[in-house]
Order: sequence, then structure tokens, then C-alpha cells
Amino acid sequence: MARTTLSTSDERRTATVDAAIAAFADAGYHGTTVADVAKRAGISPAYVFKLYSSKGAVFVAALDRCFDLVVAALEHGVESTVDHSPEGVLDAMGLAYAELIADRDLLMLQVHAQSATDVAEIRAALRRGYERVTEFAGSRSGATPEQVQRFLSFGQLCHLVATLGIDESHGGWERVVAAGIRHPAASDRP
Amino acid sequence: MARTTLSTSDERRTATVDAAIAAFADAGYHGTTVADVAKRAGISPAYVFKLYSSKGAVFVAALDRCFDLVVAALEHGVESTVDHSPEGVLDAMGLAYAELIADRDLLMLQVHAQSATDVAEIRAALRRGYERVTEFAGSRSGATPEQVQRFLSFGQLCHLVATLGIDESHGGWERVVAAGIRHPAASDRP
DNA sequence: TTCGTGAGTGATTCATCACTCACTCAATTG
DNA sequence: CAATTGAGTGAGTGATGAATCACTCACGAA
Repeated sequence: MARTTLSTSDERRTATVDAAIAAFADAGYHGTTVADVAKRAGISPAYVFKLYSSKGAVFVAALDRCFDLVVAALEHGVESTVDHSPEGVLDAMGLAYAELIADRDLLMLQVHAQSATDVAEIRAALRRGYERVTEFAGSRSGATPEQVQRFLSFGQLCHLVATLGIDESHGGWERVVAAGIRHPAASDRP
Repeated sequence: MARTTLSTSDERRTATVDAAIAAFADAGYHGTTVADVAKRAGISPAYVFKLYSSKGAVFVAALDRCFDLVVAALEHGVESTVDHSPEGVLDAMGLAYAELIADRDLLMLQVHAQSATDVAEIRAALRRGYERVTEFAGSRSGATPEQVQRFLSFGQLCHLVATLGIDESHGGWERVVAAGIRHPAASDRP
């Protein structure tokens, strides 16, 4: 069990996924090299290909993990709900999601995934992810389809606000777009 | 090569922008080469760089034109409004926008622009575009900031629906996400 | 007819990137 | 100890892509 230098491949794999989330969040799928990912993970590019079959597979692993975290956050939101009406549960989920994406990486990864749907495996992973979120939000809140749709819609608005780099502190049109949305970059822990 | 009749550089420029919209809509900024754009425009890659200073400048020109068309569509929506209440005007704008993005290219270009905000000039162009849309929707409808925000939010949901490639005709979770949104791919033009 | 200018390109440069392979070294097992 | 396995990498390779440049050709004016 001596792990001074060597590590297990599973440990490296999760480290690689963490690195991939950060790297792909920065520059998207086509704008990121596996050398970027490898550097952040502290391993060589060659070893990334030992752990994953292709660059696309790395991205998919990162995206899957991203949606794992999203669903977990929603779950956490449900558990902390006091008002158990559908609206109350959706609000709690929204709050939990807002907290999760405070670090911006998980949010940008979703944005970039939407822009990489020309890669079939990524499109499939993205659909899986939104399927999970939609099913979870619907079944655990008991809300109507319209309410769930509005919930998702507001999430998408958050993504726009983050990519534009605006928040409530702006005036004029930016305030209209970003009203009620705390900018992810502003780091104040709740 | 095929020596066609000479044309003015302005004509080539608009042809290049049209080609750029289609090309970038397919594979995004980093996933598209200027050779792709040139091929669609029927000119050589070298000439694209005579017309525009860089690949980024081509994308920005395409994005600017995209928002020109969006604002023009909203304007057209306003003009065809019968119910002149804020809600009525916003609804008319939404319908006009839905018609505009029926061809999917203008929609995907916006999605890909959101994913290319690491390029400063593209981020600036995107902000300019959403500024125009937000100001226009707000001032011409007289709606509250909240109503305008919801209008934008629904637009973003349309983008998600298009990238996921789903529409109302699906069942289950897809129907929840896409309710009320006609899929852009379904091409039924009169 | 000659000149000047603008349209348009082929060939090239220089960098980057996804992916491969032969290899080393550390640890476990018998 | 010898043998085997698994972690990990350096050094490539072939392909591609952004950008440049020297050039040709069309055409209108003098």
C-alpha cells in the first residue's frame, strides 16, 4: 500500500476528470487540448490516452460528472426544503443549483457542451444529463410540466448571464438580463 | 481554376458573411476552419484574409449580421401586433423570432458564440447583440424588466431545445423541455 | 496600347494537436 | 531471487490549420 509516488489508475482517472472540467470550462471542447488537461492533472498527455480512449471520451466523462453534481445539488435542495409545495421545492432546487454553479466551471462546461453537439457522443451525454435533471425536478417537486419548463428556462438564463460576464451590479440593459442572478465570479460563501 | 466573372469586394464580403453564418453554425468557432468558410463562399481561403483581418473578425461579422436579422425580426413582430399591450407585443416578438430561427443557423450561431467568449472580440460582439435585443424588446414593448427577462429566458430555452435536437413530437422528458416550441429542423416553408 | 489598380489564388510557412509506441521503473507474487 | 504486471513517460508522427506572400489576370482610363 505504499503510495509515495505511484497511484492507482482510478485515482488518476478522477483527477483527470477534475482537471478536464476546469480545462474544458475555460476554452470549450475544440479550444482545449488534451495536453491542457494533462498538465492540470499533473500527468503526461500520453497517460491520458491510457486512461481514456479519446479526447471525446474525456469530455464525456467530465460532463457526466458535472451532471452527477447537478443532480446531487438538486437532491440536497429538496432535502433542505421547508415549504413542500411544488413551487417551494423548485425554489429550493434553484437555490441549490445557484450555489453549485458559483464556481462557474460546471456552468461553462454545460454551455460548451451545447456547442459541441456536432460530436455524437457529446450530444448523447448532454441529452442524458438534461433528461436526468428534467425527470428529477419533475418527479421530486410534483410541479406541472410548465413549471418545470420555466425552471429549466431560468437555468439557461443563468448560463447566458455567466457567459456575458454580467451581474446585478451593472445598470441599464445588463440589470434587466441579470436581475435576481448573483454573478458566479463574485465569491462570497453562504 | 474556374475563372468566373469578377465581382466587387463588397459583394464577396456579404457572400462570405452568409457562408460564415452557415459554416460556424455547423461546428462553432474553434471547430470551423476558414477553408470551410471560403469553400462555401466560393472563394479561396487566402481571399478571406484579404476581406477580413482574421478568423475572429469573420466570426464577428457573421454574429453582427445575425443580430441585425434578429432585431429586424423583432421589429417586424412589433409592426404586425394587433394587441398593443406589453404582453401582446412581446408575444408578437416571440413569434417573429421563432419564425426567424426556423432555419436553425442563426440560432446555432448564437449558441456557439456563447461558447467562444474566451475570444475577447467575440464576447464584445455578443454583448453588443444582446444589448440591442434587450433594449429593443424593452423600449418597444413597454414591458417590465421582469417580463423582458422572461422573454429572453424563453429564447435561451429555445436554444437548448434546438441543440438537444428535440421537439414537441417527443414524449416524456423531451416534451416537458420542448413544450410549445416547434423544432427548427422540421422544415415546412410555404 | 499601355498603365494602374483591384480581384483573386497557389504555394508555403510555421505552429499545433490528437494519438502512438517503445520504453523505464516500481511493486507484487511465487 | 526471478518473473510478471501495471503506472507512467519521452519522443515522435502525420495531419491540419491560420496566416502570408508573391504572383496572375481582368478591366477601365489616358
